[in-house]
Amino acid sequence: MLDPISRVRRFNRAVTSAVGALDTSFLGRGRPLGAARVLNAIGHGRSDVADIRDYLGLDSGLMSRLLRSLEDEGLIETAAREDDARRRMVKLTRAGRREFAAYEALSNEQAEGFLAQHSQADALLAAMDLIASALTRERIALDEMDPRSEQARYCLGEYYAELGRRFSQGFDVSLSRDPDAKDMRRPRGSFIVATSDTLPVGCVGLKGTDHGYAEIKRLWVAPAARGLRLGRRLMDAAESTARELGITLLRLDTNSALPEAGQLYRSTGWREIPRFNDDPYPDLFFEKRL
Amino acid sequence: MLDPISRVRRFNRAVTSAVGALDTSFLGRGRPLGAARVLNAIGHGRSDVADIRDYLGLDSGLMSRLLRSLEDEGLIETAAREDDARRRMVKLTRAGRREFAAYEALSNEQAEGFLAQHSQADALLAAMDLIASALTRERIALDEMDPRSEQARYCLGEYYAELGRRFSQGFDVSLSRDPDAKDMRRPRGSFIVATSDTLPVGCVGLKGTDHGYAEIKRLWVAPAARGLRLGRRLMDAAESTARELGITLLRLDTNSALPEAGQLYRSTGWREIPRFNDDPYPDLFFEKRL
DNA sequence: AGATCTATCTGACTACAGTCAGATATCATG
DNA sequence: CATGATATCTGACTGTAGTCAGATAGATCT
Repeated sequence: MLDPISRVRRFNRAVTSAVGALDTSFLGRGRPLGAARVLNAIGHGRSDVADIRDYLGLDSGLMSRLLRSLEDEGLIETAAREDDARRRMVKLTRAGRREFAAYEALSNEQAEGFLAQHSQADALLAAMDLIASALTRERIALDEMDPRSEQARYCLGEYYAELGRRFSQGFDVSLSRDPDAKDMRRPRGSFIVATSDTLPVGCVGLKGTDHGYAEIKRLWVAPAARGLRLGRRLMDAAESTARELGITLLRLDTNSALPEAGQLYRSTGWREIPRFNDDPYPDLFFEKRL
Repeated sequence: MLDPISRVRRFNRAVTSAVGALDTSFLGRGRPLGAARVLNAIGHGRSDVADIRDYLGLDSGLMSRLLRSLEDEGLIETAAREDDARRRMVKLTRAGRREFAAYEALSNEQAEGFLAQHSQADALLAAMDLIASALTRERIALDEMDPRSEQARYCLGEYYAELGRRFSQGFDVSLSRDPDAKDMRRPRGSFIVATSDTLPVGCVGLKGTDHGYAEIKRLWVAPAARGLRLGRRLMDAAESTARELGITLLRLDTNSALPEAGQLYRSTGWREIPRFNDDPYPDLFFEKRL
């Protein structure tokens, strides 16, 4: 009853019955689950029929029939795509948006009810984030983004907060060399965010300089996504972007209070070099030739 | 994307697709899911037809057909119960045990595979325990047990380990007044274990003395089950057992390094009293008249 | 003993999910 | 412009889950 496998299986049992309850609640609106799922996929912004079919794993015949039934209910409208008349685009009608909103309300209510039952919601949410990230690990997407975008700023905020917790003397962004956003945008550099189903779970910056090298900055992995080798994926992505941009030498600084970072660098071909800047926080410096 | 409700919903999405995959894996053995579930329920020790029906939430007609199909396959045998010939008992045949073992192997493999993907399995398992406990909170059962039973000893071990972590000077059981097992057995006292679907998640001891009062000892709630008000439930159970045993005065000792315990006692009618023993660890003493 | 209750079983039925083959319209290519 | 590829749709079909109304046999109560 206490070995790891039993614990995973206990979790599976608990979650199976909870998910069943969640599914059946969607049946309260007099529509088969399949149709409800399609409606929700459309409401969440999917408009390409093939994309929805793929996302929900449906047969084309079944998909067609589900669309027809939603159309008959007056909830969706379909139209051939302009660039390819074989493909169809779907969108919600006014009634469809109302119906979608009702499903959203139902989901929100359920989530809220679950949280309300629990007096330590923070711990529960952290656990849920962790598990959701683990389950969707192969679906964590890395995307280049503007370092000023909402997702990027969220990641940076979490990163600074974590440094504040981990450095014994705290962390004050204004004392560190906060890189200029344009140094982390093409063509000088790049900023990459890892997203797991809407939640940003990591980032890394590639910052161009005028000294013959570029710097890796702001490597962060959310606590919920640790153990998934996401740091390595982010570094790989940053390095290949650097190669694309014709960069041949990379440098970075870090702090010995972040041992997992140092270990990552050492195990991926970086070698330690002497201090190359006067930032007060770092005490370890690395370099990698591409 | 970052508010609590979205996080719960993200978890739901992640888990829904994972559970789907888990279910379909059970279809690999050429048997509908319903029949597989019944077979597994029997394999896990359920033998009363009505009990299985209730557990799986099945209609009596459907249940009967599923049993028939398993019987036709030669996997189970049914017999009327001796004390009530309307009720039926089910058990696995030799072939049924083989088939059940195959399902078990499948489940174990899947759980193992999931863990193996993850490099920080401890954190993942802790998160799974937490969520499983939260989802099954209304199914946490409190049972009186012998303090020498496997479950009780597991709880006590965890309890001592936690004291070791929380007390700055550590914790050595041999220095504390380890209560005699027979003082926590009826009629002198009692020992209650909380179990959430096979996993012990809390305990409390009621220890009889010869000084006109009984003591509450070893109140412990597993980290995974905190926030579910289980401490309160355990204390309530211990107090009502005390009343049954004719005990009119309860005492307990605790330590200010466990603030949540002190808070629980204060909010449930206990009042602080002067030290009443010479145990080196406690520094807070309470009493409650029933 | 008769009336009533209970657990299981059987037959008849429905809804839903899903599969497959082929029809149709459109696109891409030589 | 013929050919093959592609996206969707339609019709015909299957298997599973699930419901409901009795039927049956055994328990329980008066």
